[in-house]
Amino acid sequence: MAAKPRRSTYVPQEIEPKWQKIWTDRGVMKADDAATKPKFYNLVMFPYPSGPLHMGHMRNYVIGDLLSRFKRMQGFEVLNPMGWDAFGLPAENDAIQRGGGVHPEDWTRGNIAIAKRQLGIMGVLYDWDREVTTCDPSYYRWTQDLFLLFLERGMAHRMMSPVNWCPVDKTVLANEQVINGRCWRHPDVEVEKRDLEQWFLRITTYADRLLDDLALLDDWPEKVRVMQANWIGRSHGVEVEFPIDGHPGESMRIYTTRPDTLFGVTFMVLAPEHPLVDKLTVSGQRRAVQEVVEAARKEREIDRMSSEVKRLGAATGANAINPLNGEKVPIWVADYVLITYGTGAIMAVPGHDQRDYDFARQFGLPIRRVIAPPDGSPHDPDEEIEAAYTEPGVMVNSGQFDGLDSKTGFERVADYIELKGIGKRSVKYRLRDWLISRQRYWGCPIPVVHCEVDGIVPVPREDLPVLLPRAYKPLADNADFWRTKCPKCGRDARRETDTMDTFIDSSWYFLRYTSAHDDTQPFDPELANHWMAVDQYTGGIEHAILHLLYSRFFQKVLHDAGRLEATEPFTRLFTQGMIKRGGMVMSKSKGNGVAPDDLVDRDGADAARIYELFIGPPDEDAEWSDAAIAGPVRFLQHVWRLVEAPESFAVTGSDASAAVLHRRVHQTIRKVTEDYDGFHFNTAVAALMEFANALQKYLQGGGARDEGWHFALRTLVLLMNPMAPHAGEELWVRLGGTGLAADAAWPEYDAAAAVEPEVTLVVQVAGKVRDRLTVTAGISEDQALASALASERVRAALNGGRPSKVIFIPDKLINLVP
RNA sequence: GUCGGCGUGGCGGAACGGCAGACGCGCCGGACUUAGGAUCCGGUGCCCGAAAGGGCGUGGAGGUUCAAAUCCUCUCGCCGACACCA
Repeated sequence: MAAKPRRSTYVPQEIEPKWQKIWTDRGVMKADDAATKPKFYNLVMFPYPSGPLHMGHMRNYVIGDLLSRFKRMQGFEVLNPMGWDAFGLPAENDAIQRGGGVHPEDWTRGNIAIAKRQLGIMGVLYDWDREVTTCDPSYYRWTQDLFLLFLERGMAHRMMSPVNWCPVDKTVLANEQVINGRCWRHPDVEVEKRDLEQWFLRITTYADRLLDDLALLDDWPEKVRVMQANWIGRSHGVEVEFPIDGHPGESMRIYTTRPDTLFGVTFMVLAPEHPLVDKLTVSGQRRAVQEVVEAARKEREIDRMSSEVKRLGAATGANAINPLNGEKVPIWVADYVLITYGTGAIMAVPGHDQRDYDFARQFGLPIRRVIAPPDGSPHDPDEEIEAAYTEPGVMVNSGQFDGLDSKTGFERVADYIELKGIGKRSVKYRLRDWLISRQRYWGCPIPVVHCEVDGIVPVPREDLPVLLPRAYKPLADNADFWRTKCPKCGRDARRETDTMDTFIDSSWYFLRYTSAHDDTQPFDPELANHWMAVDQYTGGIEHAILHLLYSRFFQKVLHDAGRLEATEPFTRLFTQGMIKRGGMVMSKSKGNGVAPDDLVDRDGADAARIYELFIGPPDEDAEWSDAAIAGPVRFLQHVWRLVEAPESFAVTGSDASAAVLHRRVHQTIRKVTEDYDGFHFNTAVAALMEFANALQKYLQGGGARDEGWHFALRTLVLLMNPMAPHAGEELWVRLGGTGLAADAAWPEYDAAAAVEPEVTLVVQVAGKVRDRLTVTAGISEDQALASALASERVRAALNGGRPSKVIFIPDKLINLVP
């Protein structure tokens, strides 16, 4: 064996590139589909390549890399892939902002190259053989293939939908491109609302399963499950027909979740877009109603959030008849009722709904109380009410239903409505079908052809992919693209010029990783079933709803199509917090990003990685400090000197104990293993720092550099290896380890060896700490009490008396209550 | 407005019914040194005290408990998500 490299100073720049090359050359992170070891699919959310990565992005990849290295050492066959969410508007925006000189594809490819290099210099490893790039025809061919599957299964359809239209660009704008009702590129041009045929995916078909299956996701953050549940927004209610006075045969269908308040209806409201508005409005009200309709339409286009104070409304002049009590109530039109939810019409119960209450107050409409608080307070139906009472209570002023509680009342009234045939129970969702059409350039073309004779004709699978042309302009403006022949009849036809929402691309990429080179299908079901579900998915909370919901939807559709066994794609989800600097989230636009390149140059990748892990609990936001990285730098130098130059620590005491050291090793293995498993990376770093401090104390106490010492060093190096893999590998070699540290087995701890023989017993008198005793672990209450009473300070605190009560927590505390 | 999260030293944070402030940054003092933005040693919540020691302390007010940063109620502040979903 050649002479060991000797250097007592830690110079990360000298070792990091070397190990990065070795890992790549040896294919350390290549996943073997045929391995017999238990599999572990470790996934981080793939990035949108919008430019160089900063340390805010990097947190995600550092955590993911730590986990994949940790799981490998624990004996799992780890699939740890990476790719690029490469289609999307920012590529177009950026190209335009730079004067149109850069083609979105070139811009994207350039950014990918930069980001990939940055991941490399941080020592973050992936199985790059499985790399996917969503804008690559080899990928989006299969996105198109899956679209056809959705189409065949009736899960994709076209319907009219309003879109934002810029009259100058003659193009559709995404919601984010509409600023104060104006085009983001033309601040003096008002955006128009146009109704266009748009493609939708029928995610609402899966609303119940997407909601109910959240219960299966025990290892998801509660927060994310709540957000998804709210987003789906299932509500149980009743649809009721209100006949319209003077319009025989005409009726107004409303949806309510509070049928128990039906006797409190004092008016009705139609959404401005409701088809009955025109029919019912009397001539005297036509102008007022028209104004509301117009204003409401404008309002939708301008900033809706700012327009919630004043409600717009006008009476139609028509009246509805309450089918429960026969009362005539006026029908209004108001902007606070949405055409897109329920039936687009409501019964207004101002006594028990705050929005109805506000509206009634604004327009002087009557307010009636029909639910009394359960405490039995008075309930004069006409008394002045200061706010809507929205809690459950007891039905009053409600005819034969008086005295029922809200819950029972709901059922009885619903029964009555169904019995009389004037309505039925109904479940509604806040979730809408997924509008996937984009009328831009940089996206995946929707693979259908419009034929005058055959209608919508799917592009035959063998003709996929429908290639995105190189010419950078909206597809609708590219006749070379859309001029085609009908695949069915051969006549002239028009290719679909919509592209797909990029969330489609990212709804199945984790499946493609399992067989990234399959050129016969989107993914190989056998391999997908082998690796799926993803065991650990790590990413930002900003994707808590859309990306995760859409991916779950895809998984379920593919399951129903017989392509996948698992019904949920991600077993365990971790959402990491954001890195801030100067109080703001790190971002390119704010200019407060810290480049990994600079940190690597100055302090090394390992220190940068440890600092990101040490900065705070990974699920919480953290404030970046430019100075605090000094701690991890010193820690690595410290470990280096312990291994390479232990003689530099002068002997200054004489209390080194091999037994203490040995115990400390096992305690640290336990602590670090548990912290990695529990995502407490910050305390894992702290534990290793303490361990290094303990090793130094041992040396300074005159400890022998024997096998016990070397065992401690090897353990330290292996435990820190997932965090600081370059230093880990280098020191592993210098300690005489065989093979790569990345391939070494994770240290196991001996629970018996980790037990402390002596513990500090806190002695309290009346709950106040009066003494601390060092006692043998496991002593009995009697022994502990005797020791406690032997203490001068305890006796003083007891004033010579005897405790009337003793609380004893073994090995921790004894509390004497006088 | 609804839902959720978070408030602990100068700073990042630890402890998550049982010693509040682990670990680190910063700061103060010392050692070694020609020198040090290196390394090592000691100190560092606040108040009283020379010390021993004592008191007070986890946004605020109550409560439960032998014991509360931790559990409960109310309240204030910050952050996030959804935002007229009947």
